[in-house]
Amino acid sequence: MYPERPACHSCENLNCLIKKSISNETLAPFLVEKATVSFRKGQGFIFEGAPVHGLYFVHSGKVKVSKSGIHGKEQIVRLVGDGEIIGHRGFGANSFYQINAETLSDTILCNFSTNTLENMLQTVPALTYDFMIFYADELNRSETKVRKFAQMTVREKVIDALLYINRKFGQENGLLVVQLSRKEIANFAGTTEEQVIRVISGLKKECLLSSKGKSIGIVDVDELKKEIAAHHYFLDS
Amino acid sequence: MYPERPACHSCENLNCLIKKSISNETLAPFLVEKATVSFRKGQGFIFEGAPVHGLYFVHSGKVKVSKSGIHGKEQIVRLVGDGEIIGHRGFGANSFYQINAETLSDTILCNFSTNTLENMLQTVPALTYDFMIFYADELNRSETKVRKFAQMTVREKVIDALLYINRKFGQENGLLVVQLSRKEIANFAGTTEEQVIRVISGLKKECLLSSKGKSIGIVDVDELKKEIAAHHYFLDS
DNA sequence: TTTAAAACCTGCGAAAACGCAGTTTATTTA
DNA sequence: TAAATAAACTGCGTTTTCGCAGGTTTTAAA
Repeated sequence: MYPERPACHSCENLNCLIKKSISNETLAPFLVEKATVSFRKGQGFIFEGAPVHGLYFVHSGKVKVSKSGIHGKEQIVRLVGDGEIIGHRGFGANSFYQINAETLSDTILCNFSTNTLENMLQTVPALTYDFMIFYADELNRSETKVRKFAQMTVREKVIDALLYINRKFGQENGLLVVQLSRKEIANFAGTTEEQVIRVISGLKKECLLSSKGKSIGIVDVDELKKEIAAHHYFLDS
Repeated sequence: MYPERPACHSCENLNCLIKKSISNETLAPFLVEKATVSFRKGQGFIFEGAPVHGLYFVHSGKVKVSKSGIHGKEQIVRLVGDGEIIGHRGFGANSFYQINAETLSDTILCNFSTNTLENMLQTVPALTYDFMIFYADELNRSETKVRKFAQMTVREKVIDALLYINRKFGQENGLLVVQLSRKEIANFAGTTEEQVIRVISGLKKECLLSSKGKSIGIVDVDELKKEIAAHHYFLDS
């Protein structure tokens, strides 16, 4: 049973940028402006092109963020877990979201309106600094991903995607916690469903992956990493 | 003849984040800490994996920013012109650059050390806010680029690259101002030199491009844009 | 102006990736 | 439990992209 509006001071998401600045008392007045919403698995709550209504933090749950491309084909941009941010540019001059967001599990979200957020950022410089660092890091990751897309083979991209899912949400009982469909993995890795299926089948035969039903398990993370080691210079992403 | 250290208050780069905050007097003490360096065309000055020595602004000139990938193949990440920033994360906890930077023309750079920069950001919240917006925008662009790489054909990626170069530095006498080699265009578009050559040859036959020597001219920008229009939803990048 | 080097171009076979169509397996619903 | 639906899988022909090899043109240097 979750409270209607989880209070920040009792929140366990230590990586949350708000939580990090919680000791700063100038932040307090804004926290009461926070809205909390909860969604069941599979619900969309941010839509590309829709007017912004602020920025979301994941209180608890899992979310996929995507951009819609040609022929409606989605490109999954990243996966988001507890404490993380969704909806860059839910502030500033931008009026419309540039991404879609959809829950991968039952999820509780904290929402700050554009207005509240801007007031917070203008009042609490330390928070703004943390946001800046966050975006700068994300930018690094994204640029690394651009390079990967340009230079990796399909097999490598699929392995990279699986390792990312594992880094993000981990495994339980030897199986990845989130069940992305082969199609979704393809939309993240930048290839097609069939190719993902072929690569995964191959990896299972090589005993690098296991599976139970549609769920996938990574048997040997290090061994998989070796395959794409040449592409990792200074950063996991 | 450029002065040894171009003064910010007389600088014409109105898009420069420092310049934007110049009226803020708390900024003044830091400006004298600025270092100025100039490089001839073709010189590298930031190297992936090297220790950070702050952040650069382009006072005047043109720079390409890249990441080195597998087999030393470079992935050009973006082109940078007057007033723009080079070297994200020349602040914060990061100790090593994650990119390479090389001049495409004779270039004068303004440099703030990590230390100075952090002091500036901590002292001038408005500046930090501008930085944050800048990174958030760049992140949007980069994520759009990820999608393009995943979904565009080679022809489309080359066209997109040419339009980008045009947006960034424009044309003179009907020819693009910066002369990137076919190889460099390939390293930006995410394909090979030969493919770029084939696409450009084709576009010349279709009278969408012109050329004089190795220089390329875009005859009809709108016509080229039409070819990739399906991929542009809400943003040029 | 001649020479050398670099950049550009082209043809062609090879490899990789794609995508349809049909099958099997898993999951959900009645 | 059975039926229906969705997801996963596989084979195979097609398309796209790649990359070598050998040429030409352009640019830079002697």
